[in-house]
Amino acid sequence: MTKDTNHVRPRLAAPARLDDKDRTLLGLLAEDSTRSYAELGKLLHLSPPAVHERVKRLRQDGVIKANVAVLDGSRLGRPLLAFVHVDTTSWAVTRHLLALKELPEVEEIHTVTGESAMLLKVRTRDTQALEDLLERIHSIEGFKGTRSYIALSTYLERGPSPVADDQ
Amino acid sequence: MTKDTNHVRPRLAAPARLDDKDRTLLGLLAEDSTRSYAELGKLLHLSPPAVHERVKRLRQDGVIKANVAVLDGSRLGRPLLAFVHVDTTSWAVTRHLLALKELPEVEEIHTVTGESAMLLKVRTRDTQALEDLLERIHSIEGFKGTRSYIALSTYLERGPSPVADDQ
DNA sequence: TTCTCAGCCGAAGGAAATAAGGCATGTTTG
DNA sequence: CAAACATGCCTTATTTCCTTCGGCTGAGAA
Repeated sequence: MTKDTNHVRPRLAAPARLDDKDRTLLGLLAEDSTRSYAELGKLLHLSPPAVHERVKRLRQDGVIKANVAVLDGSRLGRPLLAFVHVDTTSWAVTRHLLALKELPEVEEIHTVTGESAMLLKVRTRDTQALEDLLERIHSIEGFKGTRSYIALSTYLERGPSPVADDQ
Repeated sequence: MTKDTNHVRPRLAAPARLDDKDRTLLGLLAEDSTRSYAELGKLLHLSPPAVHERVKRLRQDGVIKANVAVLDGSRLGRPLLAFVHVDTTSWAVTRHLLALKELPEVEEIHTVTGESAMLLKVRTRDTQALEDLLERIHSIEGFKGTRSYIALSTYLERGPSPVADDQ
């Protein structure tokens, strides 16, 4: 009541309140999560248990969603990275998104504004496998009449982590 | 000399030789890398040190590129996910890609075939910040005369890991 | 002032990662 | 064929790290 902090939270996903140490900690973990709490503590000028508590809090706050291993797709039989734009005029497709998730080649599924309603990030062994994947997608109920076009990605670079260093 | 294994490596990024346990191990680590070697060993029917050796080998083979924390962008002041298509007719832009990497909102930089030569995956606080980002991009040397258009992503779903379960 | 709370520290216990030695299987070499 | 080797695994042992606990300190509220 004394504070009017609740006035500035119009969003559904409320942004977490983070101080500078939280942000640098998140940045460090986003680029390499194998660091020990002792090492992180040295960088943050904190004791290992203090770092541990912060990580624990960030985890159960949902800021840290998971810890995963980043694999090299080109070493795993899928060197070809591509984006598939799907022109879906019908909104009924959303019910068939689960079918797309079953395709192992599909890494990301985006519903985007603009001409194409969907944008898929896919990874295949070669162009033939990409063609096969396209055929498989268009055989899914809800994608039968849709058109799609492919954009091969010849380069990829991971940028910095999405930690907002500005306000 | 007796074996002609070196005949079958025409690719620059040679696919690693993996057995079934390697693949399931990679799949497990790609979805959650916090599991202990003991737990992984139970799932793979291996002892903890055996799992450790496999992970170590996969790491120095480059199959596992890194271990990172996955952050929730919507909790970090950047709830808006978008794709920026940039029409760059000049190939001289490649020398200015480093400037794009400096922008904290840019998560991925793809050089794709098709009409748009570049595809950026970006994350901003709101549409105003997105406009500002666009302006900043077009002020970069090499992107001065280029055109771009935005596609907001209203949905995102991470698919399975890029571990090829087929041959 | 006094109370409470949040965040940090140091110590301690337990759990997990890592290293070392030995064994079995399959492959190359003499 | 037999010997030497390599590979992959297991068990044991050591060390490092994670995790919990109790107490301390400073900020804010009563």
